[in-house]
Amino acid sequence: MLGVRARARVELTRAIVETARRHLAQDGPVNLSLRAVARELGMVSSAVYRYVPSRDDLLTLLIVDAYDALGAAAEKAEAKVPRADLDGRFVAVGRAVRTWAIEHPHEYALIYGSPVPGYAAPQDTIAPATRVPAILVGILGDAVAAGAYDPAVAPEVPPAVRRSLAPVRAAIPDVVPDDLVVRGLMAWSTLLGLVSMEQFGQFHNVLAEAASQREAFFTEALRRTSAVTTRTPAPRP
Amino acid sequence: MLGVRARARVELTRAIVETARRHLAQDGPVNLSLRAVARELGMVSSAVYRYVPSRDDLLTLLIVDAYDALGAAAEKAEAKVPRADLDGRFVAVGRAVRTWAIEHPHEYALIYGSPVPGYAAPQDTIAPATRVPAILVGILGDAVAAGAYDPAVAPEVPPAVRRSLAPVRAAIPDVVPDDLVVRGLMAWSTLLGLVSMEQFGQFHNVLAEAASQREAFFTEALRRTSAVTTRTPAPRP
DNA sequence: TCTCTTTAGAGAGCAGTGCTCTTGTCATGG
DNA sequence: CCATGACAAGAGCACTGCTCTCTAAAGAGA
Repeated sequence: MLGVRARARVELTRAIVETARRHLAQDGPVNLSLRAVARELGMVSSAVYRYVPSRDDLLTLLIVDAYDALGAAAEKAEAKVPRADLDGRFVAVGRAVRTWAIEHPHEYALIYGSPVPGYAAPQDTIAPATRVPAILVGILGDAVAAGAYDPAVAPEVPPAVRRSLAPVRAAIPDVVPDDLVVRGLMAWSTLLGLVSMEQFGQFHNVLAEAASQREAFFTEALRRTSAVTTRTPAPRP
Repeated sequence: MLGVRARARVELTRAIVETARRHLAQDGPVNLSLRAVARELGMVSSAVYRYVPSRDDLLTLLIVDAYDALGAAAEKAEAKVPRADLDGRFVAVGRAVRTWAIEHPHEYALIYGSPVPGYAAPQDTIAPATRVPAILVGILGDAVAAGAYDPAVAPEVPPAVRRSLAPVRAAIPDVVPDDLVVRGLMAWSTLLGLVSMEQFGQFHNVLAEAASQREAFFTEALRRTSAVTTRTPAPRP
């Protein structure tokens, strides 16, 4: 049984994070001020430290929230596509990521931009960070299961590259061969690269600014990426 | 003829930027303090404002410097590869970008990470920013010239996508078809995506941390990217 | 029910930031 | 030679993260 004090505590912590999220969305991670959050909540800055150890910890909470929100958006979009449509599922995930990034630019910058806190990503963030990649791993597995990707003709990956994949292999079913893991990582990099470049202004004077054209380009790029990822004809040099 | 005062002015401006660059390299863009720079130069903070309008303008100068340094590194690396070796040239550029990013993490974050100033990229930065992409455009052109990519069998790009390419088309020779432009943009996105993910810690618990293995994976990814970019057999869904 | 400990909040304060304004000093151009 | 302009310095404003001390209230044990 939680006493009045304990209930007030979780409630206030929630309110602090909630207010901080709004400030983050408006002013960006750099301008997130603990004092401003306290001010809006009608308390003095030192009182906030009873609930949040430091500004960086507050940012960490927001990072976790952002990863979760993005993961949820991607999962929801992917669930709407028939499981047999591998390309459709990948494109749906990619578009969901991009749409979420456009709607939450500062949150996106917080998780996929340059790390603003003391460089070390806390342990709490790695689990929610895997949510979107997990969807992609699912697609890879289904590509093998459905026969779109035939592991029998999968090219061998150079030993040094194989060794580099060791950590991620632990999270991917063995039926997915190393070659497909490499392709998946490349697809994920392309996806984040495209979104980040657009989000961080790297496409100015490169792509037309109109939303419809941006979307057309992005969708085309996603389709092509999916085509060279889940299909067997191997892109080997 | 420049008087004593004018000479001292350019000299001091250079010293300020130089000191700021060192601070940036050590502490990152967020922690770049105009006061600290002034302190190291033995002057008071208000004096610096005679030479630099604001902290953001100082950062802009550093952005231009960073783009130039990266561009120079990439150009140097690409120049060492025989021009007929298209894949080799692309891989060389990619590796140069990655190496430079590893050696100058904060500078890399400054130009390709989340924009830290008031979001608007000043006009001065767009020219130096095109240096590396210009190399890639050269490779695309040579792929057509050498016949590795045959424009005759190039697939048509959907009209909406074609329209989205309008701005960048102005900087790319007409012999490079739209399809190849899309491929080039995707390759550039993949390259920056890979480097940014590694740089911003997105590959923790994904790829092995050892430098040699990271490099093996990266080179493999670059080779594959080049293979699906400059060769004609089209990756069409 | 009455202490006694824990906890929440307030306020002051420290060290730091970007930036502005005033004040005195010197080099430069007429 | 002298007035004008650039320049450096200092004080000051408003802000930041964070720490400390102090008071008041809530929780737990006798």
